[in-house]
This record gives sequence, structure tokens and C-alpha cells, in this order.
Amino acid sequence: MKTKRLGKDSSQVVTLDMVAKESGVSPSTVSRILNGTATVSEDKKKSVDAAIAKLGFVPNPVARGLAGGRTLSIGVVTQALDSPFYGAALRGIEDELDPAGYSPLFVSAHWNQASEVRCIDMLRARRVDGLIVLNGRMSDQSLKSIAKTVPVVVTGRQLKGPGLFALNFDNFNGGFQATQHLIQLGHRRIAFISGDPEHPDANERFKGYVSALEAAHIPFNPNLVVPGEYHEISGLLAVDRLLASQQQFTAIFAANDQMAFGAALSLHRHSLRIPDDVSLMGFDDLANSLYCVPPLSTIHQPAYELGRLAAASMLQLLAEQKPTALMPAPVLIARESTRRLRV
Amino acid sequence: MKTKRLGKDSSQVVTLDMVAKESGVSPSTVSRILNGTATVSEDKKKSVDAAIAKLGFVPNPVARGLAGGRTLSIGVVTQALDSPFYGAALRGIEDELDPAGYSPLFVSAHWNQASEVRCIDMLRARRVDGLIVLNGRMSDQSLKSIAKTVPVVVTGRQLKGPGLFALNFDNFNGGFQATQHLIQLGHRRIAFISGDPEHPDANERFKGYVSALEAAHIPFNPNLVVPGEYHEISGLLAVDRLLASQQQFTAIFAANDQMAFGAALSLHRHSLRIPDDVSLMGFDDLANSLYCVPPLSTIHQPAYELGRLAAASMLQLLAEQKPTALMPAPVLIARESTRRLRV
DNA sequence: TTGTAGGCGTTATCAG
DNA sequence: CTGATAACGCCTACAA
Repeated sequence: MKTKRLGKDSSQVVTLDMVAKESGVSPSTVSRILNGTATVSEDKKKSVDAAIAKLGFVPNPVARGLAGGRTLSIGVVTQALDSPFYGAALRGIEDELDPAGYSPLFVSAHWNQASEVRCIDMLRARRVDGLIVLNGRMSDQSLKSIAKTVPVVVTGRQLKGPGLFALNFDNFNGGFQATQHLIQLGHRRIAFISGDPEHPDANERFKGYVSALEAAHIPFNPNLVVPGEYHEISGLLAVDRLLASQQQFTAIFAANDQMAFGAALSLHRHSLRIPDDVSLMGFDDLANSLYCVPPLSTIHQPAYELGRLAAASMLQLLAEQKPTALMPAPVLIARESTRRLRV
Repeated sequence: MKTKRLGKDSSQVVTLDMVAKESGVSPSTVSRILNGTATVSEDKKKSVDAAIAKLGFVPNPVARGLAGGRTLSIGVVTQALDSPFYGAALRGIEDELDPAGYSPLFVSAHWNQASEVRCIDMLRARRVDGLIVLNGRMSDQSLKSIAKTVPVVVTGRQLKGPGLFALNFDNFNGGFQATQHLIQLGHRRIAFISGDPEHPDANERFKGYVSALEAAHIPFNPNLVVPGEYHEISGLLAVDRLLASQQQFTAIFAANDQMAFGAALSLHRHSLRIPDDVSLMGFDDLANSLYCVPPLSTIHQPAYELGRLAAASMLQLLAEQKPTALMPAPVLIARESTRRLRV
């Protein structure tokens, strides 16, 4: 018996079988041509191509996924879709994946480990061919175990293993350079707004700060370190607190640009001018750091590049090649929020 | 013959069939329980639930998509993944879709009609259950035709039809309010940085500007209108040009916040203070407009809400209900970049 | 080189 | 209320 089961619409969905009929070959041959799985005689190939064009056939990825086990989709775990930093990375991933025929599946984990696990489960249930985890919270262990099933590219940590590749930015060096820049401008009382201690990169940046002070024989003053949480408001509050504490300082290094923005506003509210009264240094080089008033000096972190590299590495992993990508080194961007200390 | 075809890994993928065996019922019954397709006796349901829990079974969305025609995924066409404005909308979409079990599939069309068509084709090939198009460039006609096949929610235009729902923000009113605000502060020479004329909303904002001037009996001066393209740099360039033109003005209304940022930098470079020398008004209320120096007066456009409403409407469309969502009205946010004109 | 015949995991139809 | 059984559209091992 012939059970007719059309979709809700009677739109003409062209199937591989129809192409086969049209061109007078078997479905397998069509499939082989589509995937380059085997050599096919030139003339058959021609007629199949013609049929494909004529019918406007587009392979169904869903069916492909079921049959072949490849969905041509890559799961991307990000922490926040609308973060100014991750946004650029996502764009990089999309740009790199698209020409290869892969589609990214973005999900946000909201810096929450439990939610990250849920996201990954969901992505694996959807049978993604690979997983890119942007600055995840999971343990290295779980990541390694996941990599046994599906190729994984992670950022923000050092990690190696089969089917696993890590891309790490040198946050320590970035923190060092930022601090060194201020020191070279003559600053010695440099406040530091730390990032969320949950972020390993925040801690690295802090270490860079401490290390640069040491290298310049400037005693580390814990009272000049105020906690932040990577958001604008925390930067603002941090400076408020710093000012209230009566600690003397001539420069501030915020562990990321967003906090630097908040810091700038707090300084403004207290009638302190940047950079005349206080030099301000950020970290990340967000798109709009260029358009602050005054434009923010910062450490350039190549978010877009990071995305492209992560995706490219994933493609290599998928092709059973060893990824070789290397993160660009941190680059100091001296703009107008920092200046030589007036004596 | 038994063709053994495991995936690349031998990971224990639990299938619906296995659940059926484990609980001693037919696969159909398991399916029915999973989908609530039909009433199932209480005891069978119990044992199936137990089996599901025991085996840790998770239905395979790919197979579901093939068999049932529903992929539980919604295609979302955005113009730029990393736009500060769209980012919030995407988050809203994700937040709304997630509890319903749907996953968004984000693609960027880069404000390009051809690329938008490609994106939509790709999404339909992937058999998304619905399509959300954020400020698309396609013709109303094509959109309507697509809506015959798959439910569509669009933003940024007025449009109705079967399986089609539109969500539109009152840009005209926003432009009117912004201008009116400046007028009420005593400004009469108000420059306008227009947006990309390709964006219909940009034109609406401009009309609002003109209309507010008219309402206040202020003659419209075309020399005070400078073209922009919605990006920071174009705002900066626009003010440069304005200043060079020697036109007198005491306030600037930029058609979006990003251009206002650029404008602010240009003013700063020309040693003009905001709001003491020039009042500056934006449009959108981006997340970081609050952290400009000084904080930017602007028109609040509820991007996150927009995303939620679009997704909620899609869910309604999917449930064969008529969406009823209404966009919130524009709200003026007076911060510190605008002030009363000194006489 | 090509065709045939399952099979991927689920849902839907139909007959009990 | 339940269970066979046939799709869904494609891929692939096997046979020719």
C-alpha cells in the first residue's frame, strides 16, 4: 500500500531520486557525484548535473545527517551572543565555516557551567559534526571525554588530545604589556581593576600586571587592586570605591575594555579628566573602544581572527588533519586615554 | 544481510527502539508518549518513562526532522551577528525559543539582498520550521511567497498575510520625539545625521525629524542634514563635514547611536564639549550608550524585547494561533548629552 | 563504473 | 489504546 505523506505544503520538493529518474541513472550514482565518493563516467556526470540544474535540486541536510552521520553543522558554545567581544568571534566562525558548507549552531551558556553542559548535550543530540567551545567553564576532563565522540576546538585554555585542539591567547603577556606601557609613561601608582576571578584569563592579566610592576621594581600595593566583574557597571563601581579609599593613583588598568568604559564614566562623574588627571588602559580592543572619548588605549585581542582560526582548526580536525593555527600575540594599541605623567 | 554501520565512534547511542524493547512496548507507543500524540495507558507510560530514564534516551532531532517534517529549529536571518543592536535581539530570540524546545539557526545576510536570498534558501534546505527575518531587504512579494511554505515573522516593515506576521517599530515617532526633545531644550538649529537610505527605518526617523521641526515652525534647512551610513565612522565624518561647512548649529540628532558615538569623537577632536557647546542625541539606546562620556540621550528601542516578541509570535504561528504581539512605543531617554540651550 | 538493497531513528497510517 | 509497517531522503556495502 502506498501511504502518501506530504509535508504540510505541496511545494515541489525535489529529491535525489527524482534527479536519478530525470537523468536515467541510479540514485547511488547521483549520490556519488554529489559527494565525490567514487569516480563516475563523464557523460553520466554531465546528464546528472543537467538534471540537478533543471530541477533545482538541493540535497536535504536532514536526510544526509540521518543516513551519513554528517549534518554539516558545527555547534558553537558561546557565553553571551550579544557580548561585544564574542560577537566578532562568532562572525569569524561564520565567515570561515560558510564557504566550507558548514553552518554554525550558536548557543549561549551564560558563563554557567550547568547551562554549558546542557548546551553541549543539546548540540550533540542535534548531531553536530563538531564543537567549538569559546572560553568554556567545563573541566578539561569532560572536554577530553567529549572529544572522544566529536571533534572539539576550545579557546581560553591549554589542552591537547585526540580530536581536540586548543587556541589560547597570551593574556599574561597582554597584561604585562599594558602595565609596562603605563610604567614607561612614568606612572608608578597604577590601579588595577580585576576581572571576574572565574575567568582564567582575568587572572592571567592580573599576573601580567604584577609581573610588570616587579620588573620595574615598583612595589605591589594590594590597595590599588579593586575587584570587577568584566561588566561596565563593575568598572564604574570599582573606581568609585578606589576614589573613596583615598588611595593615590595616576593611572588605571582595567582588565577589559567594558570595565574601562565604566571606569571612564566614574572618573568623569568625579570631574577627573582622561588622560590629563588619570591615564586609563583597557584590554580587548572592542570595536567601540576606538570611539570612546577619548579613544581608549588597550591591548588588541583579535576576536574575529580567533573565530576564524577556531573554525579553520575545526575544519582541519574534520579532515583528519592536525590543526596548526597559532593565536596572534597581544598587541598594544596606544590611543589617547594614556599619556606621560606630568611631573 | 546485516550491514553494520556504526558512526565513527562506538558511543552508546540509545535509540527509541531500545527504549521500546527495554519497556516491552512497541516503538509507536514510545513515540506517542514522547509527543503526546495519543492517549497511552498509565502503566505503559510509567514503564516507558522508567526505561527512558534508565537508558538515558534522548530523541534524535535529525531523525525526527526526516520522519515528522519538524526539525524544531527556527531560521533567523540577521544582518550582522555582531551588531550591538541585533545582538540583543538574538538573545531575546534565543531566550524565548529555548524553553519551547526550539533552537535558533542564526545567519547573517550583511545587508545584502542577494546574500539574504542565499541565507533563506540555505535555511529552507535545512528544513527549519519557521523563519524570522530581522529587517530584511527582500521584497514584500518574495516574503509572502515564502510564507506559503513556512511561517515567517519579519521586523521592520508592515506586512500581513497567511503564515506571516510583522513587527514594526515606530521610527517616525522616535525621530519626532528626539527632535522635539531638542526643540524643547531651546535648540532651533538642529543638525541631522541621516542613516543609510537603504534602511527604511532610517528614512522614517528622518521624516520624524522634519515633522517635529514643522510642528515647531522651525524652517527646515537642508544644509543641516548630512548623510551617514549607520556606522561610527560615518557619524564622525558627517560632523567633520558639517563643521567644515560653517553651518551654525547647537544640536545634533544622529539617526542611530553608533553614528552619535562617531559624532561625539569628532566634536571632541574639534574641542567642542558635549553638551555645553553642542547637544547630541542618538537613537536605539545601545547597551553602551549608557557608558559614553557623557552618557548619551537617545530613543530607546527595545531590541531584546523585539527578539522575544518575534520568537513568541513565531511560536504562535507554529501553533496555528494568530500572533498578537505589539511593539512597545519609542521612549525618550534623556541623559547627559543634551541640555538646555544657553541664551 | 554502476545498480540494488538495506538502513539511519523517528513518525504516521492503518488495522486491530 | 496498541502494534505492525511503510515512509522520510539519502548514503553505502555489496554484487554485478
